[in-house]
Amino acid sequence: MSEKNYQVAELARLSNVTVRALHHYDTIGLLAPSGRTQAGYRLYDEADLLRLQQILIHRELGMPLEQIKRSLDDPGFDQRTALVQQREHLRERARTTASMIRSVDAALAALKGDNTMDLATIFDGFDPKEHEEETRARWGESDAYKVSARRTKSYTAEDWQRIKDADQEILDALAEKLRGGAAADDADVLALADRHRLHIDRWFYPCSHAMHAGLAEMYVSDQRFEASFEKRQEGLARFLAEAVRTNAKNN
Amino acid sequence: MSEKNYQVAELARLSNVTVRALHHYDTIGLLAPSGRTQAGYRLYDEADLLRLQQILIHRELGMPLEQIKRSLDDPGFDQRTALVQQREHLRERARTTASMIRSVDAALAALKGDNTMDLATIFDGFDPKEHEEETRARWGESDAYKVSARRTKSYTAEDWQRIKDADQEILDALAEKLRGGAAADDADVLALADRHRLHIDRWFYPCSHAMHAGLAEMYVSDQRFEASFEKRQEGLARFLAEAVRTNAKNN
DNA sequence: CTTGACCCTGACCCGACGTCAGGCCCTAGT
DNA sequence: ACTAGGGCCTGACGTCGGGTCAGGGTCAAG
Repeated sequence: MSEKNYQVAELARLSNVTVRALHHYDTIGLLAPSGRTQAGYRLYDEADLLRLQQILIHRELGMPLEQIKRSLDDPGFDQRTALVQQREHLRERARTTASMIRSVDAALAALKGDNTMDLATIFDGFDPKEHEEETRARWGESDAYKVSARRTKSYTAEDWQRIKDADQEILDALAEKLRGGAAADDADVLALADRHRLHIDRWFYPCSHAMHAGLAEMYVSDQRFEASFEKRQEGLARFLAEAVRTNAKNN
Repeated sequence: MSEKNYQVAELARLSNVTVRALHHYDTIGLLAPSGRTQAGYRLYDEADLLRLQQILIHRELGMPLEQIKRSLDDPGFDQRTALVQQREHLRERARTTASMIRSVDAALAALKGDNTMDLATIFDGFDPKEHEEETRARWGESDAYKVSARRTKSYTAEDWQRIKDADQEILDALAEKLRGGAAADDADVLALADRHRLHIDRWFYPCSHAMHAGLAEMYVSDQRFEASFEKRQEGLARFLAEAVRTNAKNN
């Protein structure tokens, strides 16, 4: 444990973040230095370094700081899955960069005279929603992020806690059922699935049965979601998805 | 000439930019629609589409809108070189993305137990200044951008015009000398070189002889600069650079 | 002649910092 | 012991790139 401590300016140099930014991250509670000197100087240790790296990766990909904070502070947050996830986003970025290069090449070709190019295609590299399905899951748990930003931003920390607790409760009950050998179309299970839907509907955004079914799809197809469910109970993702589908059909 | 016209929302859909953003670009003079209906509805034509693409490429790379505007509005602006330049920036981005992926991989490795990793290296992917030399020339003409942002941002449009005119005048005089067969160490030429330095010093940032020499290096080594000089007069970039070097040595 | 989908211009609001201003801390040199 | 120079602190206000109403025209379809 070489508990090296860093002052702001040092960390700033290491990470290529300004001192002001570090101050900012401190005041919004995103990265609080693990210590202070008597004089009040901020002291960062190596755990802080790692957290900052996480922050920077997320930030680089355009995630709002609030959101980054929630991700990192989530007790259910798993650094490894997060990193794997981020690597995926970076690969996505590599793809869009490549696609933008092609788009620029196309523009160059157009200039060179073969003006046979379809003007509508010149924006091809720029659509962040190009891979609709992928993007829907982009921010993991916060699919709510855009859809319900307005509603959620007024939530306090305690609100979030309560919401998360309620969610846990539902999932725990489902896991219980699963362990007990219940079928996904068992009445109780279906009821739980609908409670899940209503929970989302209440706290995040209007959630129809159809939308719920869509979400369920994502739970099994998106690695991050799946991992988060599986950690709780093996097979839970598929179980919930199945129950949700059935519930949706019955309504 | 299929002069198709687009309304805001149409263009917004095509380009994946919000209507509000287009309004914004209009009000700051970055992208003014080429026409309006009697009712005042904005009408964009295909030239506007192309300009918007340029804007988006630059924006994607983080260039401030003011700067984008100046680039695109510069009469000396050459779309082709700009595109080539941007392609280079995109490639750079591809490289840093790749480097970030490696950085994430390193973090993953660190988590896996082989904690032999040097913590200072975890920020490796994140340094935008990694390739110092490359970056110095990054924004082309606006090497002044960062160094003198404070000073230049108070300039009005007319200021810019006068500054640019003065610059043109100096370069024209140099081109004249070059055509007349003057040597780069001709007294008149050296005087012009020094006027060039003083011009920068006055309007942009403190420019010592040494720094001027550094700039001159860039004029011949950076394609964008070189092209801009060469367009005015063949051999001008090298001529100016030579004169600047000599002038610097004599001081 | 109304309804719904579009468009306009203010005007205010926001996130993520940059940029002072005023003041404390802490070595090093005199 | 004192002062100079660097680093640090906390407000407080400014900026950039838009988002988000509010209040009000426009225009084709029915």
